Amino acid sequence: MTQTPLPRSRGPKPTKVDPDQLLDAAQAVFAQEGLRAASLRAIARHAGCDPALIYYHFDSKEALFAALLARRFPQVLREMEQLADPGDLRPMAERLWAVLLLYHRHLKDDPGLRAMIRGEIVRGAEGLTDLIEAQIRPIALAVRSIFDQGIARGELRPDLQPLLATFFLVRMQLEILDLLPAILPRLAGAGTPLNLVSGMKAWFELFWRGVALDPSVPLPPLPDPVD
Amino acid sequence: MTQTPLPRSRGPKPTKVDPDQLLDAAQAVFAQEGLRAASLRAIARHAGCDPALIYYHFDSKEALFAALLARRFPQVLREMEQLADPGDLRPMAERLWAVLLLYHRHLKDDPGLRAMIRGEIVRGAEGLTDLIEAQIRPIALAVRSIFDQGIARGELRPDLQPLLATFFLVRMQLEILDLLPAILPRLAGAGTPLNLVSGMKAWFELFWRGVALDPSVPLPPLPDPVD
DNA sequence: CACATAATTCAACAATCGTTGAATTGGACC
DNA sequence: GGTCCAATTCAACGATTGTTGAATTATGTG
Repeated sequence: MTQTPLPRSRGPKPTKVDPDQLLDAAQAVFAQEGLRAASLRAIARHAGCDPALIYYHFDSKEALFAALLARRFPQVLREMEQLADPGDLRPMAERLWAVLLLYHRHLKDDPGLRAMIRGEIVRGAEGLTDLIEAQIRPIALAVRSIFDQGIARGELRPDLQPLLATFFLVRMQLEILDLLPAILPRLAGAGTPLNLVSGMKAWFELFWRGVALDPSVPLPPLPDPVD
Repeated sequence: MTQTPLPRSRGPKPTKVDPDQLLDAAQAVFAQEGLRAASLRAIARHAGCDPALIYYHFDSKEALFAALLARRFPQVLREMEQLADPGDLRPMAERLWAVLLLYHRHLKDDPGLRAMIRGEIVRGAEGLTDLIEAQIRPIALAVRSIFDQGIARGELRPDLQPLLATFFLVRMQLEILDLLPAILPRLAGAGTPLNLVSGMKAWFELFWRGVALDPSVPLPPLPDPVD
């Protein structure tokens, strides 16, 4: 019933399943089933407890999802704002590639989170949308400001629309995480060397040619995502 | 029970709700709710009949969805193969833009169809996946062959990976249809002129710079989608 | 030991879902 | 008018869902 469960200090019965473990289970089940299809019973089973316990720690299924967002996104925002620091004078290509690496690092193991965010945006409105927007909007604006800096520094095309560029860069990265490993092996032949990392690099090279003021300047080496 | 309902020739009781009307209703409800959330009762209500009638014309909810695919995709494939005709000697930019227009024309009013396809691919396996793959794969290969021709004719970068280029071009077009009108107004200020068509053009210009052998050649005028 | 209380379970509710078998309608043909 | 049969409805089944209130467990404190 209490949104933030009572502090466990001095409490009796030392909590067998704490809210964080419930969130882990929810994340795992949401990842496989999607928001709507994931049942609280499945989540509880995955956490090794009774479904009713979820209602002791969270108000509803929706609140459980909201808590899941709130656990992950603040750190993404913090790191993204660091990348968007105007004092960062590294070449634009390096910084934009870092954006993709950041998304990869935080979301690659979380298909459920990606699906829920996207799904709720598509469906639109419902209460969750506002919550998602509050988490996503500052992140998107941080990326946008990187493009603004790139235009001002003469590294990116001056006619670029920073918000659209943000949309393109980031959405495609999420599509790569979601679909590329699932769809490409079924379309390509057997021995094709198309994995996730090579897809990310191919995307970034294409994108960079599309936005750079002078695409003939060679890209810096793109470091692989660290597992 | 019969997948293709009996020929209505000489039949008694002149069919009040024929299968095509059911498909229309299904399409409308799927569009709003998504595959899993859309209920047969809602579809029946939308068609003005009893839920059980659906089972007279289709074997199951899954079969209803399959029929929905089968109604739309053959024509998309036919038109795409026409675009991919090696005898088509128009400039590559013109033909690739036509690919986007084709997607726009056939899928813009069908968010449910887009969501289902994408959702089933992400979730993977289940029977439906194979069916979707059978419909999508030939279309994707047709687009791919356009890229092959562009490379061979020296209009596109020779190091381009045609399958990845197909993935990027088409997936982003679908993302634009799905998300751009929903998300951009919430991120941008009020009076921003960011609509679907300008988003499509911005995407295509970026993409073209990314894939063209000589991006300095100006793009031909891009005709607006015809409503 | 007893008591208060946090953590957890149990059992059930009402709603909705996909699905099905039997019943009903109503026009076409004899 | 009677009969056949396609088209449609009715009523119900069993399963699953989110949710809740009461009961139970187990611990730290007096």
